[in-house]
Amino acid sequence: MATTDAPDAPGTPAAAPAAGAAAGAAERLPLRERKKLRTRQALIDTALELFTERGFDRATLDELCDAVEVSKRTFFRNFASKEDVAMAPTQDLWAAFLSDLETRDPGDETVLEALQASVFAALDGMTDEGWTRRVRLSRRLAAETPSMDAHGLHFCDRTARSAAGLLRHRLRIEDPRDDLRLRLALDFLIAACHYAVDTWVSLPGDPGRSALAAELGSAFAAIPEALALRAGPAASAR
Amino acid sequence: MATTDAPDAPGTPAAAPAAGAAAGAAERLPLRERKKLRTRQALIDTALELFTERGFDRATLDELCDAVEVSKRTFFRNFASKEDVAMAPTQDLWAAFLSDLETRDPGDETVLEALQASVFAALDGMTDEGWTRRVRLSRRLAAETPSMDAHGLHFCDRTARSAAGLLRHRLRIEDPRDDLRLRLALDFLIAACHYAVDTWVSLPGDPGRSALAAELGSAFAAIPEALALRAGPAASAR
DNA sequence: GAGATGGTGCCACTCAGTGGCATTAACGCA
DNA sequence: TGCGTTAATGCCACTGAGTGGCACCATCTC
Repeated sequence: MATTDAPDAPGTPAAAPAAGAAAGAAERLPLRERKKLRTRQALIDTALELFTERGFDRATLDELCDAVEVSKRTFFRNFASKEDVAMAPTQDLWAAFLSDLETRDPGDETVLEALQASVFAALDGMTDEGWTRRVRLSRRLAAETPSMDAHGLHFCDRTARSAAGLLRHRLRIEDPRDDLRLRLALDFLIAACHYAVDTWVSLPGDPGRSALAAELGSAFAAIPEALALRAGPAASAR
Repeated sequence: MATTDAPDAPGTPAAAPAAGAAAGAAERLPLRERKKLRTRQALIDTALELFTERGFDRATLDELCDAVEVSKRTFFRNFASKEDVAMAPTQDLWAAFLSDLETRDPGDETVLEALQASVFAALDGMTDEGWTRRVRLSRRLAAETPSMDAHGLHFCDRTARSAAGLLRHRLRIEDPRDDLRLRLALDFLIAACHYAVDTWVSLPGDPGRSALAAELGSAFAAIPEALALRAGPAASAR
């Protein structure tokens, strides 16, 4: 699964080796693979730059391919769509989330708590140099580009489905009502992540992963509070 | 706002007069408007039929326009995209939801409860003859067509944002933490609706609105339960 | 070295979506 | 009833995303 990557799945190539300089492991790959990863990373970086500068829809794939000196055909061997290339940084995080979830022991926590722990673990794994910068660019683009937003939402939904399928087996969930609860929990998690990232993206300066972790913490804490929110005169009363 | 519809907003024409034969009110419109509504409805019906029969991506807009005897240019004056036409039935429901939300008095309920009441009210308003059939076709298509699913998710997200903006003013929410809770509550609601509709769509036979209301009831009830879901040996324990 | 493998470039093609302009049908008013 | 206004439509040409096919060339294997 590491040497032979799926020939027809550009969405996320094999076990998405995060961004460019995961120096340790990546350098050991055969030359062919390294080259491929290099063009992939060049496409991501150049795309983020180009789209940010000129706007997602004003920039064409031909320009991007010209800049990276790659044919359009090659672009589509690496990414499923124009939106996909700009989404890559976020997708790395969710891939890590899923792989953490596979091995996590739920102990006697709530499922929701276990999910939150997996998100933090995934975030801890995003050690790549420019990752935060890339995610911030990517999310900013998504915020102003409907089609990117739509594709991002869809990706999150697919991820949630994968996670639900995974947990359904690991936790031996058979009662369909528990399955519904599980899927809702997943959706709650993703909603909270969404707002945490949104807030983090609009923070001034260049906040790092720890700032994102803090935002995630507040958002997770707000989940039970959201159920109790009232419309009374003192809105913040619980 | 009823006579002069926005010239450049094909997404949802004015106050989306639901589907075809809302006989009472629609017949009173000037001829021009009626014709426009008729072609709009013909496009929706034919699109659902065509897409269901041949698959969303195997069917082209040219075929659809040929069948309805309308130019492609006219199609895009009525709908924003190929996905949009197939989403129209669902959008009617959410438009009704928003308009109910505008006038609802939150009393001393929880915000989440008020939102659920608005969903039921909106559903009650979907009195149009073939509405359930159209929604079922539409959702089935979305389930098997990534781009439709993505657009649907995006539409729900935009609706949730509108609703949040609306309630933020009506409930005088100023504390950003309450705003976060509000937005989470909206997302919880939408997640629950999503699963309710999914279940309802895969019900055998031709279940009506009351069956959908029942599914919504169970899904809403599962929201607090989802927070407490545990991974213990007896998974259904709370 | 030679032969298999797989990534790449190039080319032609389909189809979604847009802009512009002439045409036609409905409306309002005399 | 006739006429000017308004707005929806049809037609046409065009951009740009995404695909299929095939030849080419670099890398890996022996």
